This record gives sequence, structure tokens and C-alpha cells, in this order.
Amino acid sequence: MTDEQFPRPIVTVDIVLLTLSDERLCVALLQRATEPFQAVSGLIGGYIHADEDQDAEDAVRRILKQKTGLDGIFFEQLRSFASANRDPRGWSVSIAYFALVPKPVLEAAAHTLELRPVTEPGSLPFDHGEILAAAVNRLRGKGAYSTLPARLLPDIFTMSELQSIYETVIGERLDQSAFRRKISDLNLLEEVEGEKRQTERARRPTTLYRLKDPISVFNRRI
Amino acid sequence: MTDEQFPRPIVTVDIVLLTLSDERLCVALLQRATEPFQAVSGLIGGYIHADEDQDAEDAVRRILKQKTGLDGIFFEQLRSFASANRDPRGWSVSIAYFALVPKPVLEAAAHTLELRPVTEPGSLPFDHGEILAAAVNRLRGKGAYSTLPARLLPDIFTMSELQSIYETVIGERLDQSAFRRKISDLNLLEEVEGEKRQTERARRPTTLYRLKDPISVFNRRI
DNA sequence: TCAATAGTGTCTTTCAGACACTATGGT
DNA sequence: ACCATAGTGTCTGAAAGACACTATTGA
Repeated sequence: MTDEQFPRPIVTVDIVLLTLSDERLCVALLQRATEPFQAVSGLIGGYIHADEDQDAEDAVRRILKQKTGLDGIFFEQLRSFASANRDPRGWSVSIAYFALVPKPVLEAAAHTLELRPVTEPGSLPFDHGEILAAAVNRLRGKGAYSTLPARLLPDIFTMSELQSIYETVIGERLDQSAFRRKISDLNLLEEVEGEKRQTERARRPTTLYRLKDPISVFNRRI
Repeated sequence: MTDEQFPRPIVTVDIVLLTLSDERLCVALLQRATEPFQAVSGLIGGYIHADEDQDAEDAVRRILKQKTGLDGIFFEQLRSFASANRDPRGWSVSIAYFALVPKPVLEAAAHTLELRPVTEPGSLPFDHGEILAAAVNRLRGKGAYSTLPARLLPDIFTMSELQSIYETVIGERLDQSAFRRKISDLNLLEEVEGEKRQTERARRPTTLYRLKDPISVFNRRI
């Protein structure tokens, strides 16, 4: 830090907003209003506003609110992407975040978002394809060792729904018995009183659960 | 990304350079040449030079070379720290990296670095304390599931040295038998011909090993 | 009673931890 | 012969996977 005669790079925040639609992991995209890549769908992003944002997380919250209407959803920093050529406007830094939202919450709040399966995201502007891939990787990796995947469900859910979401995130089938045993050993959930059966075509009523802690990380793989 | 009338933040790169000294994990600090915090020891860092650096990793390599003389050592991105008040000069972004270097390599190349145990780093400028803590956390967390800790050893090492470094990084004693079994199951190492006993006071000669791959990540905990 | 999912019991295998044991070679 | 470290064998207990089993209730 010896010299400050260098041009400052552009700094933006980009958010990989993930949700579950039809048992598939999907990314929410927004059509760009301005150049470059005007009218192309890309990650939700924006400049940091030095006057209103105290830190990068503030910028994420503001941008999510402004551009999607969402508020109070889970997000965490992924990493930054910084290079001379990722943006045609010049040297730029994107501080990338990934966010998880239950589909119903997304539908209630969101403006006009486009959902695409993460496996076939189509062509994305800038290096958004790479950022998306990094987010999915992170979710898959951390998903097996944390309650992260539960952030894709509503606050209250059944054990089957939880298992199903883990299967989707991790990408493999899990044994029902072992799954319940592990979840129960880890003591992550609490029962919700007034059990009732959800929408499904099941006959037998299902116990409902909620997370004790917003987010838990553990050693053993689910 | 709608508007570009906002002042651009300062963007720097900061490197948490870790090594092992006396069985303790230490961070290498550099005395700052300029304000703010002139003459205070802090992380190795610098501005991105938009003209010479193609990306952030280029900046890391350049800064490491210029400020420490080190070349070709392991580093990876940690995360970014971005806020209005982390730097008295204004809104700033630090893309933080952590790097691992064997002590002999550090001593051979380094200019005037100061080594401090990560457990007692003293008072650091900016939010460098927080960045250091994040780096140590990452190393501890990832260390048990990868060959990362081996980057603190020379290319060729004994099984005992490897075990010892894992113990230091993870922060707990490991059973010798189980350790060797796991390492051998994972098939990470290859024997080096011409076994010889190293410096120690051991009587029996020791087999020497090197890593097959620069870095490996695995599922099971060491 | 049947369909359909909820939820449990138990066997087997795998693996980590503990710990005692053997091996080697300089002094 | 002895010491200090290198390196191995084996027992035990915990947990994972496989899979069959029972439970509940609307239709």
C-alpha cells in the first residue's frame, strides 16, 4: 500500500439467488436494464453505494430488496471475482454472494425474475456462468455438512421434505432410516405442535419440524 | 448495475502468509512504509495495478515477489472484506488471500518479515486481526480434510513430520497408527528413493515421502 | 381393506481410537 | 545392550448403509 495513483477498479456485488422448483435447483436471473449486455438475463447485482451501504452485506440487502422485493433471506459470501477482462468496461471486482430462498417466498415477493435450472443456465453475461458454478459447488459441498439446504424450505417442514431437499442438493439418494437417525442424533430440529398433514397424497399425518438454529454446521456427513 | 456516478472504493489485496516456527503456526508481517498506520506491522498487501495485473492472483504474485521475495508458493483466496470504515481513507475492499510457506523457503527468500504466533498476533492495523482469524479458521477447517498442511513442510518429509504438522494445524493429538493407516489408504504420497535419517535424534532411519499431487481434498477427516 | 406414505428395528460392514507390540540402528 | 524413534497388528465401539418391517389413516 505505497501508492494511490492507480485507477480504481469498478466494484460490484453479484448475488446467486437459488431456489427449488420442481425438485430442481434453479437460479433466479434478472433482465439487465442497461449496457453492457442490455436485455440479457444475468445474476442479480449492482454497484456498492458508498454513501448508503456501510458494508458489502448492506449492499446485498439493498440490492435484493430493490431488485427482487426480497427481505431477510439467507445469504453468505462466496468469493470475489476480479480481473481486467471480466467486464468490458474495464478492470472490475465482483464480490459474489449466494442466497437461498424457499420458492413460496420468492413467488410472494419477487418482481419479474427468471428461473433457470442450474444444470442448464443458458448463456450468461460477464463471468456469471463461472460465479453460478462456484455457488452450486459451495452449496453441494457445504450442504452435506450443514443445515444450509433447509433454507430452501419454508420454516416448517416434514422429515420427508427435508430428506428430499438434501437429496436434491447433494445429488444422491439417501436411506430413510439412516437419514432420520442422523438428523435425530444431531438434535437440530424441534417438533411443531399441532401436527397436520401437508398437501401430499399421504394418508397418515406427518410430524412437522422447524430448525432450532438458523444455521448449523456439523462434522459428520448427512 | 444501473448507474456509475458513484465513487469507486479503494481496492487492495491482503495476504495472510503463514508458516511454522517452533511447532507454532505464525503469521508473517511487514512494517508499513506509509500512512495510514505508518511503521506498524500488518499483513502483506498492496493496491491492484490495473495496468500490469490481469487478475487478482497476478496482484498477489506480484506483491509477494516485490515485498517478500517469495515466488511460486501456495495461496488461495479467503474472502473479501468490504466496508466504509475498515480503512480511514474511506470505503475500501480488501480481497484477502492466505498463503502457506515452509519456514526454510521463507528464510531463504524473505526480506525483513516479522513472525508472530497466530495465537498472539498483537495489535494489527485495519481489520487485519479479523482477516488473520478468518485465515487460521480456514486452515484449521480445511486442514483436516486436505493435504493443505503439507504446504507448510518442504517437498520431502517424513511421516512423523507430516503427522506433527497435522496435529499443529488441527490442534489435537493424533494416534500414530490410525494416522499412517489413513494416509496410506488415501494414497496421497509416494516414497522417495534413498531414504536417509533426518536431523532428529532418532536411531532408526526414516522413510521419506513427497506428495503425489500439489493439493488433494478428501471426505474423511484425518 | 387397500393404497400410500410415515416411521422403526436390526444386521452387517466400515472405520476411527486405543494401545500394545515389533523393528532398526547409533551410541 | 539400550534407547529413541519407526512402524505394525489387533481389539473394541461407534456409526453408516442396506433393507425389511410395522404404523396410520383417508378413500
